[in-house]
Amino acid sequence: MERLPVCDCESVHQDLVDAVKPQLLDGAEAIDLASLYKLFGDGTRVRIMQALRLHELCVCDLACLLGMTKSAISHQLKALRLSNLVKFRREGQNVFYSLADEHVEAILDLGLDHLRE
Amino acid sequence: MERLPVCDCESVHQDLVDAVKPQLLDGAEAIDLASLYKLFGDGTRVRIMQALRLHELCVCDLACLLGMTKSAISHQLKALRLSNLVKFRREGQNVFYSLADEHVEAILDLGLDHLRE
DNA sequence: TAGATAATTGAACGATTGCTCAACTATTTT
DNA sequence: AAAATAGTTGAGCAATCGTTCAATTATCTA
Repeated sequence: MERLPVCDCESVHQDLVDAVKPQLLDGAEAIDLASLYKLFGDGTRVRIMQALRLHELCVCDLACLLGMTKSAISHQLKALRLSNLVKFRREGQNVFYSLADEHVEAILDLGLDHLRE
Repeated sequence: MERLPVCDCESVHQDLVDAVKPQLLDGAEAIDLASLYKLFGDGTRVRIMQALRLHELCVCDLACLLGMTKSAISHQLKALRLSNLVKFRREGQNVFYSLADEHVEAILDLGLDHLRE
C-alpha cells in the first residue's frame, strides 16, 4: 500500500503550506466537525431543533407541527439522538424530546445571525 | 391543488403545538439555515475553511495541503464562494482565497467547542 | 388478555452529493 | 503568437441521504 503524492501542483507557496500544515485540523477532527454540522444541514432537522428549543415535544407533536409522518420525524430524531443533540424521556406512550444542551441553541443562533447579517 | 392534512397523529398536545407554531422558522428560513450549515457538513470544506482561517491560500496550495486535485478543491471553493463564505482575489495566474468574514470562524469555533465539550 | 395508539425500525426508492476526468478559459513567459 | 501553468467547468458515476411503507415494539386501557 503505497502513498503516492496526489498534489498536481507545480508552483506551490511552500513556505505558507509548511506554516499552515501543522495547525490544520487532522482528518478525524475534520470529519467529526463535519458530522456535527451535517446534522444542521437539513431543513427538517433544523425545524425540529428550533421547535424543541421552544418547548419539549413528543414525536406526535413534531409530526403535526411540521406536517410530516411520525416515521420521518422519528428517523431524524434518531440521528439527532445518536449525536447527543437532543435528549428524551418516556412518559406513558409518549416520548418527549428536548435539546441536549445550550450548544445546540448557540449554533442555531449563530447561523441565523449570519443569514440576517 | 389541495392541501391535505399530513399529520397522522390522534393525540397531539394541541396547546403546545399552537403555542410553538407561530415561533417556528418558516420553511424558507429553515432551508436557508440548513443550506448554510450544509457547507460546514463536509470534511473537505471544513479543512479548507480551517486552512484559510490561518492564511490566505491559492487553489494550488490548498490542493497540496489536503492532498487532493485542484479540480476537487475548486469545485468546493465554488460552493463556498456562492454562499459568500470565502472571498478571492486574482494575482497573476494564482487565485487567492480567504474567509469572507468573522462569522465563518465563529461557526468553526463553536463546533469545535462542542466536540471538545 | 386483547385492542388501540405512540414510537421505532429496516428495506427500498429517488434525489443529492463529492469526486474524477477531460475540456476549457485566463494569465504569464518566451 | 505559441507554449506552459493556474484555475474553472460540466458530465458521469458511486456513495450518501431523506422519505415512504410495512412490520414491529412499547405502553395504556377496557
